[in-house]
Amino acid sequence: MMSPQVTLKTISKYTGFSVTTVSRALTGYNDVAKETREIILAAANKLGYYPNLTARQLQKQRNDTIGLILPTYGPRFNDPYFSELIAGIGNQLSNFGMSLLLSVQAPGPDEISAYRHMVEGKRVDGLIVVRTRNEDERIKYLLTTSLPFVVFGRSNIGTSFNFIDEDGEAGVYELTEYLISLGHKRIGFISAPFNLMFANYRLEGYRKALIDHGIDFNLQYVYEGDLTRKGGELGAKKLLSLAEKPTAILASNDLMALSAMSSAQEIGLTIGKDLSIAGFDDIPPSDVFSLTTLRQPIYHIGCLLSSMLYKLIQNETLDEPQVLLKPQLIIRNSTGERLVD
Amino acid sequence: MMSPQVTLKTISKYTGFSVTTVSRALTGYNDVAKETREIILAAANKLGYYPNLTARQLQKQRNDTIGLILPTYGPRFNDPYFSELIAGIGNQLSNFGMSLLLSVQAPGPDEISAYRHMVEGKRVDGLIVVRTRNEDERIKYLLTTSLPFVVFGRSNIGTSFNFIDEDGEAGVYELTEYLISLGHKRIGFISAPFNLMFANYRLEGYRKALIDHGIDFNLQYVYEGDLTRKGGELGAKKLLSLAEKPTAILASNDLMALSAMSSAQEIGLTIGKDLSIAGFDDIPPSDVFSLTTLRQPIYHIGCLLSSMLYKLIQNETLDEPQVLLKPQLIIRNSTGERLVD
DNA sequence: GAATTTATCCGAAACGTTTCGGATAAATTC
DNA sequence: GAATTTATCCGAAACGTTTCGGATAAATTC
Repeated sequence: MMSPQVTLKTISKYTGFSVTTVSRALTGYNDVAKETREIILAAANKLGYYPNLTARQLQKQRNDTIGLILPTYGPRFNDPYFSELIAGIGNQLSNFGMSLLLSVQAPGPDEISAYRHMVEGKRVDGLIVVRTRNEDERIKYLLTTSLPFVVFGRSNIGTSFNFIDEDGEAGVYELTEYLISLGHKRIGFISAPFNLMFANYRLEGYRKALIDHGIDFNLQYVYEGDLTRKGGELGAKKLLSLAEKPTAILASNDLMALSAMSSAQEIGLTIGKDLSIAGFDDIPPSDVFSLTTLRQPIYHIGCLLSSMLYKLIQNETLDEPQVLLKPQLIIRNSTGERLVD
Repeated sequence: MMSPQVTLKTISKYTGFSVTTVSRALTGYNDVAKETREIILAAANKLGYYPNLTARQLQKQRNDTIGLILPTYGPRFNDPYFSELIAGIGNQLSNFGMSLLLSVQAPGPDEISAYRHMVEGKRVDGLIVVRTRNEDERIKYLLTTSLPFVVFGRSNIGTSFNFIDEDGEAGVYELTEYLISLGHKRIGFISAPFNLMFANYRLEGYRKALIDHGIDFNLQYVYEGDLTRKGGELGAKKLLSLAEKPTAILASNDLMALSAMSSAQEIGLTIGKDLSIAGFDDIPPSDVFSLTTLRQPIYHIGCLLSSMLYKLIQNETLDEPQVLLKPQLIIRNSTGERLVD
């Protein structure tokens, strides 16, 4: 089936030089005569030689590969940005001549096995962890190994590690403050599931902004959504059925915000007038529907993650081992001055 | 840095049995005494042995890995479904104990190099090609190798190959016919870039449905969009500025449809009444905005691609080497009977 | 009880690289 | 012209597995 493999040995036999010399000629050592090198290069070219990467990896004890395990459930999971994150990671990686080994494994008992497989099977030189959770066991595990890794997101595990995260708290604080400046006092919040770290930071930004401006933080105005359309819809319905209805609603991601927007419209509210709505992510359709939101530079974060990890693998020290990026507030028409009540 | 590697040799020294016996005990050969096996297993356990996958790969000439190269440009590329596709591919793959090596490489001169790297560097047992183009050179290249591969999408290269594709033509045909049945006669079409294969199939479904129902196919009503918000907006503007305005607009993807929807609303049109709009993909926000569309089972397609490729790698023959899946028409409120004109 | 079978084990080679530590012959030095 | 340096090359070992083809001793057969 496979065309017969052309190896160093093939070239060695073909040219009469030893495998050592062929190897050294091909990898550019300077103890090979110019003429010899040319002969060998010509032969390699003619025979169609391409180094066997697996053999090289075994010998060099280096894979030039990093791992990423997507913590994802079945179809229709809510990660509008995994593609973009992967694009950032992958593009940057190829600048370093490295590749990405990707697995998909839903959180659960098999998840750590997937990590062990990559780490202890020595398949990767480093790992990227995404979507951090409370007491994140993946990070705890990796800390017990000596493998370099970087994390997208923070976790409350008591030990420090290298990470990049968006500053969800600062972002939502700014957004909430902006809504308050528009006159809003009753602001609803549709949160992400509380076991996800980012959910807490975003909620905290909201809470702090309220308090700092003398507004009570009232759990009645907080709904724990599931990041999907359904969550936004249920959240909006619940919040809008309160006796004292909110005049603005923040959602922890754009999909829920868009869905809340649509629900509110259905009961006759005009968005940006009767009710202000804002989200988080800036997914492409948000632009279309003029949703005020916070933009995370996901692609850029992917690039940064790769660069950090690459430095760690090269045994360089990071000058910034923990990076917090402030999301950018994008003001559009879904938010406006409080008019009602 | 790295904790000292525990290899078969370590266990061999520790237990006094040869490396051969240790290997055979660990991989379950039946020519090892039960007692011996137990001693070896206990030692492996105690020492924390995990087989070095790279070494195994080299020896077995098998990587248990397949490759996928994402043909993607910088940030904000328009592939709402790459995450979902990858989730499908990856989940299915892990059922087979295989992993996914992923690269990101924009179409262009370096793209084939990325393929050569995986193929000729013997890093993968098979490949998946996505987002097919006219005269797709990636497929042409892979056909010159003996490596198994499957393609998501078709291409006009004159040689047959294994693929799965959604039947865009049949889907759009059905959708167009549906619009015609609602009384629409002037139907605009916002297409994807013509160099992408799927663009042509979708356009063709539209064209055929018109012709079959005695409606002229008029290029004036076709706009070549870029799959982004901008494309939908420009398409809608152009089509709605025609002397004889369309009463319905089809877009080649949901993002352009949603954007067209928003543009039309801005100039005072009521969607589903004054103007019907439909898309293709069924991305999550489409549900929110009640967009009529065609749903592709992307996750399922990912699973199928993995299964097909796995069979090929096992040297089994495919009973269905070329699969065409009909997308499902999802009728929502963005389409309705022709009222105007 | 000799011949055969069976259970258990292992040495050596192989997968395709890289690299250490020379070896050899030519060139240079004094 | 002997001693030293330099240019060029290579054998062997190693990375950590798997597997071929036995070897040995015990068990079984007749």
